Amino acid sequence: MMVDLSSLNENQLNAVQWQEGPLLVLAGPGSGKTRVLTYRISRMIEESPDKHFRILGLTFTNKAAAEMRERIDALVPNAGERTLLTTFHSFCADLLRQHGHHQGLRPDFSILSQQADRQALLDEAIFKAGEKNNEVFYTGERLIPVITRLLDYSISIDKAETFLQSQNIREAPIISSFYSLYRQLMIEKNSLDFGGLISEALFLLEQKPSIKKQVHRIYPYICVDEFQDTNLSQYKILTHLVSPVTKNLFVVADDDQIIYQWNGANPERLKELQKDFEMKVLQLPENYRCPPEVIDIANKLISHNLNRSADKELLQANKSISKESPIHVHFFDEWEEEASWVAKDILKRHEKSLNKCVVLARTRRLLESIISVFEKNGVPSYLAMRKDEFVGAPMFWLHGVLRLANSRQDREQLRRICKSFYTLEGINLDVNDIMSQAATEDGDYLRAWQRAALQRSEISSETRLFLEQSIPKISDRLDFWKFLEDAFQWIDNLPESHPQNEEFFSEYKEEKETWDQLIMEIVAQYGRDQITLHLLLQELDLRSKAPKPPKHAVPCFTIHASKGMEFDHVYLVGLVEDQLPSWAAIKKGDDSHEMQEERRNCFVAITRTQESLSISYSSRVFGYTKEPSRFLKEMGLV
DNA sequence: GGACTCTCTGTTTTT
DNA sequence: CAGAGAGTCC
Repeated sequence: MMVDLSSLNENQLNAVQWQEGPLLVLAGPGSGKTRVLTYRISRMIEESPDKHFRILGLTFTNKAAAEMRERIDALVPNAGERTLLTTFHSFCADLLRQHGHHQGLRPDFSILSQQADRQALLDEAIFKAGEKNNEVFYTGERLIPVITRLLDYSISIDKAETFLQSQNIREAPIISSFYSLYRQLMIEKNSLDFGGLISEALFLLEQKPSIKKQVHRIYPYICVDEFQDTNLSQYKILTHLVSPVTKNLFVVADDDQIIYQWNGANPERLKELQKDFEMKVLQLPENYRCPPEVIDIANKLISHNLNRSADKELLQANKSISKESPIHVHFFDEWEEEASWVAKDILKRHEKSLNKCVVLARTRRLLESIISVFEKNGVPSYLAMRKDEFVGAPMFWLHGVLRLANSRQDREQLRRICKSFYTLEGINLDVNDIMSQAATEDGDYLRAWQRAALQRSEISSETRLFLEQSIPKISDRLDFWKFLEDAFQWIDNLPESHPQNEEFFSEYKEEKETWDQLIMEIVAQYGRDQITLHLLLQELDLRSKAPKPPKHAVPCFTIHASKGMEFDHVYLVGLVEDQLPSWAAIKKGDDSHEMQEERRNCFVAITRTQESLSISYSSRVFGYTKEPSRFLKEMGLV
């Protein structure tokens, strides 16, 4: 046997050897949960070389899915043929591309990954809903959160009104009509937002039992990572995917790390899961990440949360106690002093390994302030930023062309390629002209755009050649790999004399690197030959385009963004009332769900620590007097 | 136009 | 809680 189980502790081993039936693994921070998951999957595949069943592993983030794939591939080469390790959203998108025609979706549907696109669609729905509401002015921008919530709870259209009323939302009837139109428009326009992917897939599984049975046959074993983060829609999907006969569901979760309640996660869901599937529970309390002193304060802190799983075991430290205390607590008069102390301490103690440190705070605002103080002190640092689109002209143009090739009448993509082509080539093409040109011919905006560009005499000979030879590769034959190759060559040879040269170039270089990385991941997941244009676009839309972090710089993360990560040296800043816990949680009351979630936030923050933990707070923050956080007392630190 | 009070809204983010 | 924006008064 190639998978070596000898390094596992008893609880891990029991989980890895679990074969049939439902199991919940309650795994604390740093307990090796990913290891358990990957070892079990590897073991099952290795033990059944003559079988053909596949194992489905679902995660929330691409990062987690990629990590599982990598680790399993290292244990069992060719495991890819017997596993599907992917995100909920990607899985649902695949399902809908295969079977979405039942709901009027074509397989080339696009994904509304941008807030602005969703808002525009909702605005359209509001407009369509008509003239009758003249008293209140509704906008997509304001209403998108409610629509998102309806989708996250997969509320059917006929139940939306009752649901909204139960949530004390005014104008429930009108908003539910917007919701209905919004969902209709998504189908009509052949494009789905993230919530739409899940809820339409759910609808499909509910309506077509044959599809459900097919999934049961192909994937008799299902695993879920970080189950505590599931929202209701995702949970409902899961209940359909798991065969009711075998109930082979293997779930890893930690109810002490639920920090996305405001996003649809819910501690009750874990209890519901245990009941629905009559699950056995196995705990992994051993922690291999943190110093024992940190484990001690983490246990003290979390014991103040009363609604936890009954008989959840305390975390057990496995590292040895060091001579010097790994925990430092610092108090300041002013937030600015706190920030500059952190900067100086990092320089003093860890100058050589800035990327082994992390600054954690409850809000971005504190982190932004930290970053500016770090700058003054000459400490390189960066804020984790989300990025869901390429913004530089070359990648913006390229992505736009691919999307337009996938959906030939997409006005927005045409607008984008016109705009970015102007930046690239200095040639201004009019969107409306092209659209009316297209209308007189085959209605294909991409071809019409190419013709319009070629008619311009100012166009450089290199660009002319590229457009003549390469656009047909994608517009006629859909050979997008060849087209991409040509396109990158064209971009790389754009004249050196380009106006915004330096910045333009470094941005392009960074985005190209991200692009290459994403393509590599997508190819690793699906195999180059299996990738169609709409699959490629789907996966691009479902992935972040954030560049990889600088090496010699201190990462500054919100606690939320740090979940699942670990760092040698953790600096948790701003531990004051109104920050952690947040003012909103305090308003809800000492024993509210919100306050318990704030406590879990603090728990997650301190359990990122591998070596040292520094906690700091000030009596004045942004000019306002603040009390020390109640969590300091609960951890026994003051 | 400036000082004042009021009301409303907002934090955390992956896909 | 705290910041923004609207409205009021002089």
